[in-house]
Amino acid sequence: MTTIREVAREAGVSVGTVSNVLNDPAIVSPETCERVLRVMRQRNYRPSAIARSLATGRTRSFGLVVSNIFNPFTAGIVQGAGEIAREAGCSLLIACAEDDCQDVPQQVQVLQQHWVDGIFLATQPLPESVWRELRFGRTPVVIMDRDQPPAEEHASIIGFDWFMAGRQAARHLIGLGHRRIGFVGGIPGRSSSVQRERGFRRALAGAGIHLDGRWQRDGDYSTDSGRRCAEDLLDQPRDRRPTALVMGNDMMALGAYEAAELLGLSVPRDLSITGIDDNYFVTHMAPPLTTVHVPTRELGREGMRMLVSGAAGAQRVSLPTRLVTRQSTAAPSPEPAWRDQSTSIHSVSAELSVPADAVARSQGNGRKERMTSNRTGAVTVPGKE
Amino acid sequence: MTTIREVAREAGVSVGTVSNVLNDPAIVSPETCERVLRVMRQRNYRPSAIARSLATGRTRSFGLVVSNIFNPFTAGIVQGAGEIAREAGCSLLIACAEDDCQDVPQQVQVLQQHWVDGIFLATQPLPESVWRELRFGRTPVVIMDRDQPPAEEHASIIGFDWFMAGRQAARHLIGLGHRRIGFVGGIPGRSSSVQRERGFRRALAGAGIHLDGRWQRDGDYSTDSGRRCAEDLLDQPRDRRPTALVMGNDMMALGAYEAAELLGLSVPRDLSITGIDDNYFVTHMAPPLTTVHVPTRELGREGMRMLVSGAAGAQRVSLPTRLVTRQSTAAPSPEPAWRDQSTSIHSVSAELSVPADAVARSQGNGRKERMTSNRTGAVTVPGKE
DNA sequence: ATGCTCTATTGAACCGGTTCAATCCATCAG
DNA sequence: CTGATGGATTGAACCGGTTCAATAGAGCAT
Repeated sequence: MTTIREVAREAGVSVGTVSNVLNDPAIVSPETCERVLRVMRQRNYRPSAIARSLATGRTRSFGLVVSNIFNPFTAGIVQGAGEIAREAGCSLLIACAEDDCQDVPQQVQVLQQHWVDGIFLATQPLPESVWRELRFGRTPVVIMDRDQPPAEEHASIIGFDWFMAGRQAARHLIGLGHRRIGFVGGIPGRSSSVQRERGFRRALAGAGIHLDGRWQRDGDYSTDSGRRCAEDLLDQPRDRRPTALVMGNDMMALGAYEAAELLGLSVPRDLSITGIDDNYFVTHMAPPLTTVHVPTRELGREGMRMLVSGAAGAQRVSLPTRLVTRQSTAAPSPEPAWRDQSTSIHSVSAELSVPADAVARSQGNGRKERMTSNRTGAVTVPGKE
Repeated sequence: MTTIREVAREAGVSVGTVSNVLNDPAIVSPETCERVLRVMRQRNYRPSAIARSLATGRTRSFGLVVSNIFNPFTAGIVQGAGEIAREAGCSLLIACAEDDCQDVPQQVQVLQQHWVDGIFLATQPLPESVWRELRFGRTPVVIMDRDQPPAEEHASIIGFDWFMAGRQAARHLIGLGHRRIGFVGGIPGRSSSVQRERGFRRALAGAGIHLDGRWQRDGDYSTDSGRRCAEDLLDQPRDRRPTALVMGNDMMALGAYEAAELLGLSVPRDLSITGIDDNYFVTHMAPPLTTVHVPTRELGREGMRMLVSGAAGAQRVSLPTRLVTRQSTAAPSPEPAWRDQSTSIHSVSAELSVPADAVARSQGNGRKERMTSNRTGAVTVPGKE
């Protein structure tokens, strides 16, 4: 490998001058500069990032710790972070931690030994014991989806507005005329689950719809749990059964499809279903799933932006989500004639204890949303919410 | 950041001794060793990987270049490569190239400036122009799925046995009794596509089945292309229509499902379908897809093993694939009674020009395969093939 | 001719490790 | 007592860059 000293000797200048050609050509005379560059080209000289880092104390590289690279969620973040790193001329060290995150402290330590200029932690939520073990020292850090700001001063928090996601899904269904809406949450206690549920409840409360605890279940974000919970919710006489389900994520929505099929319900005729995440496979589900898009790539970009710009530190960023309407949701089909709601103005069935004006109000909300069509043919509600 | 000199001063020894404690504690007296270690712990000393690399000329880090991180295929490789790197105590620099791979040479150059000890190229096939631009110098390289070994001496090739994949899918269908088998290939001319098709043809030829060009189409690995090609193949009178389709990958198999539904065909009753890849979503398809498992994680592991062991160089490794039987394939349903094949010993319909003994032979093959059930409940044929 | 300014260039210290020849010291053989 | 042996330790060179005070030299005013 050609070194700076060889170039200097061959070009008949000092190493300092060669260094200047690399870092600040303007202060070098044009002839000298040209001569040095020629030698560099000729000898195929590549300055060593290692040596430069040692000298400057900065590496222009960043660490990204993830726990499950198979997750499209994670992939989006990696993609986005990589884009910004590249744009900034920085490199990205990606550390894949074990699923249980036990080795995250060690991964962080390795990254620190490489003198990364910052660390982006985008793993599953860390167990408290692991969390306590972490020492960031002076390294700037951006952490995804953590509730509490860590003690360290240099850490920023970035996450999604899961409250908004839950609310968007519920509002959409309310806008379509649904009143009996079931909810299947993710892992209980985890902040992202709690927020989704709160958003859901807020939407229902806002529409004056009474929340029936019997229509709520806790899953674990897996397809299986989604199927089980959905079956459980749907296995009731028609007039007491939810006409729509808000599932905590797309995988569980997939489970809900399976449950519907098992019970002989047609989606969306007998049952509307929404998910959260907008995974790439949802357009291939039958019917394509109405879901809440979660901008993972944007999170990767934004988080990395905070690091490369040196702005990381005690910030808190929450990214908005966006409803994507496809074919798994529709207006509820009319009840049997003797208690048909669809044509009556006295439409509130007693067992739901919904105030009469709530219907009008929520339908009004629904109509206010401007519908647009994007290039994939999906109908989306603009994300301001 | 604590440096080695501070530790040395505080422990009252020379830097050389501290270095020895780090690299070869055996040659240091136990008392000195203990004293130095105590200071290290106390001052939270972390040796700099940067400085070490500069001194030794080796970084114990490797570069992995990928082009589409969203692809589960890629994710598997990243996962596997990361595992081996970690086991070897090495770190992994992941570079995400643009989709068109135009920037791969630049990514490689950046990795080289970081003095990576080796590079793993796991991108889409590179355009010839890009390929010519690449200069690896003395860096050991492992390249995925490239036909020709590059001029560089230090390069190894690793890939999948796509021929085997195509043959396994076809043999499975033949074993079930199918004779009219359609094939939808991937991007024409690309080696992986060509091999799949060759494997498919070989299986048919081996069973004495005449290959009808009308039952073959070229897709581009996308779901859409799969749907179009399948529709095209299936839109024929029942007795001239394939009873089974070998789709070039899982995404196109998804398209074939859509085509079947459009045409009112039930899978697997009216039509058997196989894929290739074994993507994670295939178990959720309705019905779950029979497909050929492609061990991407194993490829990542094997490729990285070649690099960390220093064995990279002029090797060529091809990994075997494995059929995973699920519910999208079944024996063909009997033809209408007036030309029913299922009970007759003279079962070969003339227009297929299949020698009579071919049926018996291929069914025999099918029976010889020992079926086992793995823990996910999928039935697999052991991979020796 | 002298002094001053300004630009281009130099040369050495420095970053934080590794490596190895040299040295020190204790032990042991002759 | 001398010399040899060998284990523990030292100290300096080195890796390939950056940085900056010092310097050389050109141009200009006095």
